[in-house]
Amino acid sequence: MTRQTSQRSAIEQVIQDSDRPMGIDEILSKGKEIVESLNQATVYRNVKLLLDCGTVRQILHPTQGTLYETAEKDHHHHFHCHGCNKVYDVPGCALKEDGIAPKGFVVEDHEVFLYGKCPECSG
Amino acid sequence: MTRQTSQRSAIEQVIQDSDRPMGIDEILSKGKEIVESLNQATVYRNVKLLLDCGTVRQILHPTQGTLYETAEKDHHHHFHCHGCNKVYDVPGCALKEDGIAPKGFVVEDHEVFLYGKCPECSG
DNA sequence: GTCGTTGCAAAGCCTTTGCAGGGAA
DNA sequence: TTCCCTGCAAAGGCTTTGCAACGAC
Repeated sequence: MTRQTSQRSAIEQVIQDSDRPMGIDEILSKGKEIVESLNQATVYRNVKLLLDCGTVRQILHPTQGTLYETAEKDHHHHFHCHGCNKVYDVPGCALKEDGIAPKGFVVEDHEVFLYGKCPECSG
Repeated sequence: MTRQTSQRSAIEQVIQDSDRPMGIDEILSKGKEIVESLNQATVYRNVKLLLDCGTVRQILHPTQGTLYETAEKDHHHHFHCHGCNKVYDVPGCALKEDGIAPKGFVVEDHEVFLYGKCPECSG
């Protein structure tokens, strides 16, 4: 059985409230504003639990490492800016679902990463 | 100036000859078949050089870590099988390029990951 | 009172780096 | 000969894990 601790609630809240993917450090520092004693290992452990139960999704960023975001948002893509290195959420889906993969492959899910310059960096 | 060593050639050859992304360990062990003394640090150093000059592309796999493949192939997507955890190359591109990103964002490149079951694992 | 959770520190990966010897040009 | 490259080992990050104390139920 899982128990509802103040640390666990804080971590869940921080992830739910964010509008973009966050790294462990960011979750930790935001979480500490709620529960001061919050520990990094606790963040890792709880994020892993949330991943396993499908509440949270993992994004592997080429330079920022592993980021996490709630899985409860609508399907969307991610945009990595080469200039400022930030990750933005991009609403909607631009993938043609039909005949994507060769015969025999069953596509259950997909992820799209866009790379380029964000409005601030392209000017 | 860069010098052409037997180690460097071996690493380049191993990456060029593969039909799917490989991890450092795999590049190392295949490379050792060509140059027995090949060292892991040398693989890391040369792969990084190849990344910087754009010859090689990096793929971040959720469970296998960082994989590398030649950038000289035609544009294609990757398919991660949940069953056997292998990565397959998927030819072609199923992304609609127009109006993918919000106004102001300049899309320079993109990557598509498909997840599901490969023919062997979906049976 | 149980037993899942936490904080802390140590241990484990993967990757990078310092250094001295070796080899390409 | 020059100085880039390699092998080795140590050091760095990020993540996981062991353990005793803590706290939800």
